[in-house]
Amino acid sequence: MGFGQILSRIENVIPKLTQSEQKVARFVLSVPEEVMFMSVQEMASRSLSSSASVVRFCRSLGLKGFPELKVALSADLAQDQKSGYYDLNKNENTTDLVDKILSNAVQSLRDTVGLLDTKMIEKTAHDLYNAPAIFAYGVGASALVAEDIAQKWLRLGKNVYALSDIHVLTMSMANAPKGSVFIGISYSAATKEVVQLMKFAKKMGLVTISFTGFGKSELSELSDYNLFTSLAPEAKVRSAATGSKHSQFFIVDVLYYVCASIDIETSLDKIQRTSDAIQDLKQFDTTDRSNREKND
Amino acid sequence: MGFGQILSRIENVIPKLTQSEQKVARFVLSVPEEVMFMSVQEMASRSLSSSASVVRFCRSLGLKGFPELKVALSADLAQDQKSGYYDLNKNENTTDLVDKILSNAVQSLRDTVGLLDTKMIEKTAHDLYNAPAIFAYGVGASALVAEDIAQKWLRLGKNVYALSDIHVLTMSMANAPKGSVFIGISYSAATKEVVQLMKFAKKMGLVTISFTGFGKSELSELSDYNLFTSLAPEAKVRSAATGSKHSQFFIVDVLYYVCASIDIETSLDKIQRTSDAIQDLKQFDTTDRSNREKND
DNA sequence: TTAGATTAAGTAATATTATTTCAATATTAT
DNA sequence: ATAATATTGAAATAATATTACTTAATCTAA
Repeated sequence: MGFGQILSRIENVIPKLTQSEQKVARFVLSVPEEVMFMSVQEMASRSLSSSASVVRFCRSLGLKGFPELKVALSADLAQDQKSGYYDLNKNENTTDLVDKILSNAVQSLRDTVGLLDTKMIEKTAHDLYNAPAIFAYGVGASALVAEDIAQKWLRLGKNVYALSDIHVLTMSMANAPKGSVFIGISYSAATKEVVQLMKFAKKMGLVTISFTGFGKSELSELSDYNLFTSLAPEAKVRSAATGSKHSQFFIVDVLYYVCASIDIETSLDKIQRTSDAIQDLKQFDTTDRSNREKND
Repeated sequence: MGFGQILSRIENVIPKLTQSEQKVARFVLSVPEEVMFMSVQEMASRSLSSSASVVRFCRSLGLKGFPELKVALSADLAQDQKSGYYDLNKNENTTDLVDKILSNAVQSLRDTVGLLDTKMIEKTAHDLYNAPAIFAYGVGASALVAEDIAQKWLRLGKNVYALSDIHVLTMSMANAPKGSVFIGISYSAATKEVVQLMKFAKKMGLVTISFTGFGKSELSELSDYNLFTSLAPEAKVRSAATGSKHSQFFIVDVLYYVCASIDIETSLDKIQRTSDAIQDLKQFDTTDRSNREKND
């Protein structure tokens, strides 16, 4: 591709341009996203220059002509999509709504990556790798995250419990072997039950991990390791924890990969066994004649 | 908000286009990076159609004209550079790993948005809004999606069931009132239990929705509405359905917002009641003296 | 089946947009 | 000051995009 960052290239060449080309340049820098849809004549009048100058400006950038400028701008703007947080309005058309939800999700993920402490991730993954048992707990949307953790580490052959019944979970932890891990999940960091269990886990000598929204909290203070997700401005409708859920799952993904990487051969082997098991299961279907005949 | 993902949008609309427009569409998909620098006439001759068909094709995509197609393509291609699908290597340092997982997640979401049929979303949301009861079912990772659906529509005051016990779920559906909805979730579209339930739901006259990876399948054919997620190249370690899970949750988010928007005042009111309920619950804590004294 | 209606698609006319030419004006060097 | 040079925009031209119109093809209903 010829044109990399056209915007910064414009900034660089400005001093070398003639006056009227500079006018064009500054105009492009001021509203690049509008320029993409303008004609030369419109550009000329709005930048107080002439169509000839617009074309000359494009040539000065090394482009073949004005249409190429549009294409170059589009590529540039698409790259550093800032994708910030957007609020959802009342009578929004569905397409815009989808774009905004996407943007919010992406931004939330990016912010979470920004907060990620890789050393902390590695240590946490290591402790999980060595844990004889893993307990994960969260309520509401966070219960889904706990369940995701269970499904993932199950595939790595771990003893992992994401029990929703707090009494049963407490009893399980009471007899947990040394080195076992408790993961408490609460985006708000304020869920009473999670804090309770975290305190109990500490008392039992378990390794403790918290998944919370960014910031100091009783929960994060209590835990040995804390993995933060970004704090998104959560609006009313959003309150079912949309952006934050993506971030929480993302952290689980990361932890899972890092943990599996510690001994990738063994991990892949164990994952394969779980896949095979599902395949095998079908073989025992008593109603599917063709299948049975093939296999016995 | 701009036009996202023009390439997958093209793939999506191809079936609905006229023959000569399809020729244009396929040509664009084959050499998008050349199209950015072509004229309408060149496009017409190279795609073995006419300039009129080229313009009509652009209109069919919702664009104003051909120049906008160039701009859209440029944006799309620039994005792909930034976040494609990456394979995870063996001795990767954690920072790179995190970047790749992020990139994969983002790409998966973007591709899913590209495949999204907004009309389908709207119709689906409407049927969910009017449903006297909603049943969601998935196994493994898809069970989490079903549970997410349950939690979200619960907040909108719906009768929604994400039972993991297939017998209990079947029995619930047997007496479901007219207009009830069944949502079958299977990324592979091949999960036997989901297909079974889908067939049963149809027999019972329920409105049926499938959440599957993109493409024709028995499951998608059976259902009244199908909402596709992008098909990511899933590697071994990834097999715990990482990228696709984000996409599935994303679609749930979109459906939820669109559904809530149908009557936003009522929806907000109901959501508020669920939040208040959780707050209220604390008040009944028998152990917390200070709290009790404040409230009774 | 067939007349009439509808849709699709390409050609040619037109409108729009981009580029070049050129004369006027400004700037610089001597 | 004046010739040489550079810059500029209006207007001409070239190019490109869009529309209008014709014809062919497909569908529909009697």
